[in-house]
Amino acid sequence: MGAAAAARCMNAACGAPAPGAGDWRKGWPLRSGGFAVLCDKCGLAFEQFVFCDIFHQKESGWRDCSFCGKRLHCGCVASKNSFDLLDSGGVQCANCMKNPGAHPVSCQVAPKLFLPPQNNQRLFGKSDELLPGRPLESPSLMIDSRNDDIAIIAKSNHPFMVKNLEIGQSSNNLRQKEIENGARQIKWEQPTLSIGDMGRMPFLIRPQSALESPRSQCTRRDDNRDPTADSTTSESISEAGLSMSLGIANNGNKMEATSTMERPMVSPTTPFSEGRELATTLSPFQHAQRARHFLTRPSRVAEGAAFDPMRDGFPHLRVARPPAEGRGRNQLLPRYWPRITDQELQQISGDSNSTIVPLFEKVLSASDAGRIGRLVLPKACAEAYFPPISQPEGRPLTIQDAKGKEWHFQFRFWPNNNSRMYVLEGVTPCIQSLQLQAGDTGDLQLISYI
DNA sequence: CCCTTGCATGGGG
DNA sequence: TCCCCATGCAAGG
Repeated sequence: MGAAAAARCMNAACGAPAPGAGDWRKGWPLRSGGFAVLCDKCGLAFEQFVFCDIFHQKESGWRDCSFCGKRLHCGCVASKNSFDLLDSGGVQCANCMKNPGAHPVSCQVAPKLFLPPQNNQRLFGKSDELLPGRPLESPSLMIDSRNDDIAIIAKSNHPFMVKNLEIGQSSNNLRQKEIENGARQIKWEQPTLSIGDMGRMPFLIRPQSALESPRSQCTRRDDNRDPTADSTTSESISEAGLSMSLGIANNGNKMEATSTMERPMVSPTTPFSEGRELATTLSPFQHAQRARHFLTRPSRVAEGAAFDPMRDGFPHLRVARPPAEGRGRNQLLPRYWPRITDQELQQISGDSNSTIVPLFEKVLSASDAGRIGRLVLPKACAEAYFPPISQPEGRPLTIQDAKGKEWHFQFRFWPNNNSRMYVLEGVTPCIQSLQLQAGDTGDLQLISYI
């Protein structure tokens, strides 16, 4: 959309009616081409590099220019071109960019890379404090799988939840490292579900029976019943460990699911020790894709995908992520794309060596959060990330919190018009415990650990 | 009656 | 037009 087509000043903090013809001012470049149209006041502020000083004072992402010390906002589209990221770390304001003779201010940037671990923890804690719009105001329940386990872990705004990240190494870097080590196979194990206490509401999940085997055609439309595949077959191991979580984000109540890929991962050429190789359902290419999605972020054109928060260096922004590759062929609708922020991922990953890969989110419907205790799972998500089930009865999951309290879910489906409708039954205790309500901005996410 | 369970329906993407 | 899925609803306990 060209700038002149805007109905209102595109400064979200202003929103004044569209300037008259010839009165608008050119703002930041739009991804779609053209430029943002701003009212005279906002446009002038933008031109004079004081836009963020006026409108984003309370936003996160403020840093100091490494050369002149000027305070720079580095967390919005308006400021995107007003600074530069330095190879050595830190940022450089526009003025200093024009003045190559400027010398960096000492003690501004690099030291952060060499903080001792405890300071690094504080750094992450600090980053939360600097992000008033992002804190997790309520705990969330996550199912997390690591070391053959599936666990639900709680996340909250615990300020020092992110621990043990290598110094100067972001979770992105961890992902990069893992992916550089080669694609990994993801498999369903007989998981021990556990929940780590990372906040006020810790949870764990533990399936009670052997996982059912994956089927190469798990999305077959006439597949409501498949007597050839049941939990007693030898195919019991070969799916992605996954987890799911219930929780509340800053933008409302939230239900999330995560899966984690253990580290180190199995070599893609290593056959599974038992059962059919996962390649029948999830090719090594898909595994690679699964991981690669996290790094390269294929171009997004869907809703809310303004830019890549990681690529652009704004890990705190809540932007829909293309989900990791599931085993099904169903394309996940953008509405289910996870919007968890990288910082939240860091919080969730906690002190583990795992990297969490968000898979999907779901807004809770009235019936999801109602008293019936059934939560409808998006079919594509269920078939891509949940353990395959061949019988409508599905399989049970036991959820347990860090204090030993267990919750029981039943993952099952209903035959529906030659298709399936996947549900989680028995979610009421979790819903109530997390105070989730109908109409909340609830999300359901699956997150994989790499 | 109330609750649970399983399926049907239909709006909407 | 297809089909997903939010919700309705009837049967059974």
